[in-house]
Amino acid sequence: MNYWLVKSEPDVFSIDDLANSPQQTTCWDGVRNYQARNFLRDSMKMGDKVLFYHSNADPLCVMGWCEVVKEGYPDTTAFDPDSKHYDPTSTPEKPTWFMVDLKLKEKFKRPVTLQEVKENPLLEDMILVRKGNRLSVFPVSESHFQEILKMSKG
DNA sequence: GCCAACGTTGGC
DNA sequence: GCCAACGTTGGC
Repeated sequence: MNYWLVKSEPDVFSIDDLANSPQQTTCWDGVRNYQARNFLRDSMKMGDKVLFYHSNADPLCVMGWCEVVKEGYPDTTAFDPDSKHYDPTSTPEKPTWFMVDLKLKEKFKRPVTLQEVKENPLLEDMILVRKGNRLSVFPVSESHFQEILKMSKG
């Protein structure tokens, strides 16, 4: 079992958009970064737990968590010329980009702010608070995941 | 709106 | 293979 964090801009896709999706499930499409792609394609497994973070938002918060309900498969938005994420170098025969399906498990009653994460010494090694971090999908340790959950209950 | 950090592109 | 230029991310 592994743990992850995904970022989403709430103006584009918020945790409420996920809550309102059929089966509260969505495909995590549009990732166009190779390191994040590798996580989606190779490492995220059924049942892995995924923190849901609002970036470019006010407030900046971890909003809840999801579970991986479908493992890496080709991101079809890359094949669609009308998609904002269209990439002609990716083909169904030889896809460049991948996605997983995520199902909402819990929307926090008390979201955990970036500020609180930064102030918690137990979380100082989280990739989220690393300077210049721009990855939109990255691994989180089990203890960090549990600590965020604990803070959301506090 | 600004800008630091980072990834990608393309000329050489 | 190097690296300058450029585009994007994302916190402030």
